[in-house]
Order: sequence, then C-alpha cells, then structure tokens
Amino acid sequence: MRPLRTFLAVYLSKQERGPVLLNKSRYVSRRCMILERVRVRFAPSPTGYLHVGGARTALFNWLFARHHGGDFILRIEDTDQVRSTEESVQAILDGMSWLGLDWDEGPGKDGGYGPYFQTGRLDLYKKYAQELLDAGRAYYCYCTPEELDERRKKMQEAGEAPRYDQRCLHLTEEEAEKYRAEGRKPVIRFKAKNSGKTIVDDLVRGKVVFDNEVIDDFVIFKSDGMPTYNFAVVVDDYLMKISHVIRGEDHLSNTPKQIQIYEALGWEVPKFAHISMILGPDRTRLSKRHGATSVMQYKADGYLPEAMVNYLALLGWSYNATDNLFTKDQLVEYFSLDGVSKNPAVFDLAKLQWMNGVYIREASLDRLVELMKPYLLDAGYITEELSQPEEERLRGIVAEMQTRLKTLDEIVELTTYFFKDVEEYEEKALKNLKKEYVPELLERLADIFSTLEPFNQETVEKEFKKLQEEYDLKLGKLIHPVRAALTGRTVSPGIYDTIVLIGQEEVVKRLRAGAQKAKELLAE
RNA sequence: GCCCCCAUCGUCUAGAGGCCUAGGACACCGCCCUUUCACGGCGGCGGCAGCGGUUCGAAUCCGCUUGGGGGUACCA
Repeated sequence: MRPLRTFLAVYLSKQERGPVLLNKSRYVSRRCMILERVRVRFAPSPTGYLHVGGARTALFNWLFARHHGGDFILRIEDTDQVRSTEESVQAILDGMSWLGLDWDEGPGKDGGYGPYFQTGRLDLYKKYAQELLDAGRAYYCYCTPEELDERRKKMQEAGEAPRYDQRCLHLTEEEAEKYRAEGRKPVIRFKAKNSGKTIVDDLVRGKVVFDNEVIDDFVIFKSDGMPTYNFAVVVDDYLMKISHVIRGEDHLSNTPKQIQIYEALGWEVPKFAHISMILGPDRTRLSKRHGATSVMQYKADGYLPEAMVNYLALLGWSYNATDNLFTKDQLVEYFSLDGVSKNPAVFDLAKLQWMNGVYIREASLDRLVELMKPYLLDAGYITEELSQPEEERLRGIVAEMQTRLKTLDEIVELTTYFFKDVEEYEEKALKNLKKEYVPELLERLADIFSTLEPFNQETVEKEFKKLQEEYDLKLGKLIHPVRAALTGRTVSPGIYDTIVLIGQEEVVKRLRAGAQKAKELLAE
C-alpha cells in the first residue's frame, strides 16, 4: 500500500498539481481503489438512543458514501426481541435527521435491497442457514443456556479457553428426537474451521491475524427463531451489496467469525474498516457516567448540529495538521479512511463547547432567535406570540449574547435581567453600589432618563459623558454602579446597549431602586 | 484466563528514518483591546510510556515490559 501510495502521490503531484497535496489519498481512492460502487451502511440496534459513538460511526459511513458518490444505507438490527423498541427506532431516526445524515436506502426509503429491518428478513436468514445445514457447515444444538453456562465456567476454572465442546455436532436422529420430546428448542451452530488462520484485512489497522483455534462453533440461529448478529450481518451485508463495512472496533474480534461465514457460503468478503472507540475522560468506554451520551440530549442542551458533526468528525479523523473547523461540504470533500486514526479518542466536552460557540457566532441572527425561543419560553421569559416590538427587542438581546454563548441554553442564565426584575444583587454588585456618591448619581440618572427623548444608545451615552464631566469621575465609576442597579450583576453587555434593551421605564425604576439599595447599604 | 487492538502535550491530533530545537487546535496562564463579561489579537506552560535492539542517524522500523481499550453470549 505505502509504496504504491507514495509513488502515486509523487507521480500525480508532478503530473497535475505541484508538490503540495501528497498527504491525503484522494488520488488513490479516485484512481485505483474504488472500482465497484461504494455502498456502506449504518446498522444500529434499536435498544436505546443514538449515542455519540454510534453517531460518529454513522457520520464516517455517511461521509465515505458522499465522498465517493456512493450509497448510504440505514439498516435496523432488531433481532433482539427483548431489547428492541419502536421508540428507539424513532429516536435513532430523529438523531440522524438532526445531524443531517440522510440515507439513500433504509426505513421509509426503499432502494431495492430491503426490507431494512432485520425482523423483516427472516426468510432470507433461514434460507442461508439451511444452505449451511445442507453443506454440513452448521448443525442443530440442543444444549440449554444453563448447561452451557456451567460448562463454560468449568472450562474457565480449568484455565481453558471457553469454547463450545461440539457435543451436538454428531447427534443421531434418536438423540435429537429425545431432546425435542423433552421440549428443548434447538439453536443452529456454525461449524467453524478450527485450524489455520483467518485474516482480517482492515483498511484502518492493516492485516489482523486470528488463529482459528480460538473460534468455536458459535450460534447463528437462536432458539426463538431469530438469527444472531454474526450471521444476520453477513447475510445482509452480502445481499445489500455492501462494499465497505465501517464500524466500531468492538466488532473487530467478531470479524473472523463473519469471514468464515462468507467463505462457507462462497461469498466475497467486503472491505473492513474498524474505527476506534470513544472513551470518557477516565479512558473507559464512554457511558452515561461521563455525562450526556445521547445525541438528542446534546440538542436539548443547546448544541448546534453542525458543531456536533464537526466535532464528531474530528474524533478519530483528521485532515491535516492545522485545520479544525469544517463545513459539512468540506468534510465530504476531504474525508478519507486514511485520515482515520487507530487510537481510541477521549470525548472532550470543552472542545465541543468551544466549537459550538464558534458556530453560534457564525449563525445568522434570524436562526439564532428562533433557536433561543424554546429556552426562553421554558424559562417564562417570553410568551408564545410576540408583538413586533417584542420581537425586535429579542433580536437585540440575542445579538448581544451571540459572542457570549457556548451553548444555547446559557441564554436563560445570561439574560434574566432583561426579562425579570432585579430581586437580588450579587455580592460584588453590592460593593459597586456601596459608595457615597452612588445614591445621588443614580437618582440624577433616573431623572434624566425619565424624560430623555429619544431614548437610544447615542442619547444615553451623551448623558453619561455629561455626567462624567460634571462629577469628574472615571467613566467606570459611573458605569459599574449603574450596571449593578440595572442587572444586579457585574457582568452584562455594554452598558448603553443594556440600558436601551432594558427599556426606558424599567431603567428609571431600577435606578431608583438601586439608589434606595445604596442608601441602605451605606446606612448599615 | 485466552484472543485482538492501541500508545506523541491534560484532551483531539500532525508526523511515513535525517526537513523535529516535535507542529496545530481545545483547555489552562499572562499581556493587549476595553465600562464589566465575551469576542478578537499576541505570547507562555506542556508531550514522543519504559527498556532493549536495527541504523551513520529513530517519535518514526523490530522485540519485550507496562498501561489502556475491545472480544470471548441463544446482545448487537
């Protein structure tokens, strides 16, 4: 691979574009790798929400498909009858839509390779299981889970690798009949090859060699009549003409089993790419213990989908040494399996937050206002229907907040004083009020503002400058107490903006209340 | 236990034997801008897990150790 790539890169750079772009393998993929149509799939099991790990896998598949102009297929692996739910299916679909990962084939979108729910494909699995049975590559097994458990335990205690002992491999018809009479429901086991090696040729990891001795006769059909994952995935990927299986590293160890099934059925194996796990800050697998893992929870927490996509793309993939911010189009253009790294990646909320802030700053004001409304509504700051002036004012407030937010939900905490009376003053704000000159100053300002016409940024600022000269104070000495009186805090947008946005009447009221508060403080 | 994967700043990563005195981003710290906060600008802190090889030369190749992750189900 390497020599060819190096050669190609150098050759092509000489041929068509100067010496710059030899780091990424777009040439390779364009020129010699992809001859068949690219078809990839994301195949979640509907047993919960779309979590960030799954979302990242989906994203990588989606990017790969879009980059190569191939097909992205969504397949629901719902053979676990106990844990699969409809709500989960919906949750996964919602998550995908929010991230903008549209599928070419899948639920609600037939592409000729359906059905796209595994429970709808039972006949297919049965057919190929029968084929294996007929070929002597599979057999019925009547051992109960309890018996298996016990034997497994014993083997482990004896220091052996726990593998199935093949005791049902050569069952006579009488023995089988006896078991059936006992009411036992059989499973079907695959008769694995137990000598030699099975090699997974992985696009991310290179050749990974497994000794066939470690592969036992695993179950391909459960006693409830459902296929197991390792079997169904092979049948589906083959029938759906999947060209590249891009999935989490947790599937790497199971891959040799699947390869053996491909071989037993005489099918060509697809290309594999196993991407590393996402870990929590403590370097264990990311889970709820580490915070939100559901993609839709991030939506609720005020993250933008483009930030999520950008961040997820960077977890285990990079384009070059310097760039971090990518639009979705750029991701599609630049994405390559060569940029995928082998090491597991720790999910870093701080970086996601930073990136979200970047995208909030880039978002249009119109969009931002709409995004904010649910949070403000929920906080009781605004009502469902807004008048024209209210809408205008909201725009102004959101505009002020745009550079100050990392997540949308922070709007609630940061804008309280625009919507609610000042009931409490922060300790530091109290300090700013507790000055001899403050009561008089605030009263003066209240008087001035009560009749100021028009009441806007320029006129307000002018009055501040006048007062500043009159009192011969540094501007800050005026501004800090005013901010304290109007917001109860020491932090707000620029004071003139803040004043105008709070509104004339309310400002006058709060200035007087602030003056009163200052007097009380001084009297203490 | 057995099998497999992985190992560069705290985190994500660049790095394909000399371009490395190891680059970027986030985080953190400092300075500038400034009415506070944020944004923005500038700067700083900080890393090749360890040990052995191979080589004139190793972050890069090999081995071992250590550490982390995954698998080993009638879950997917």
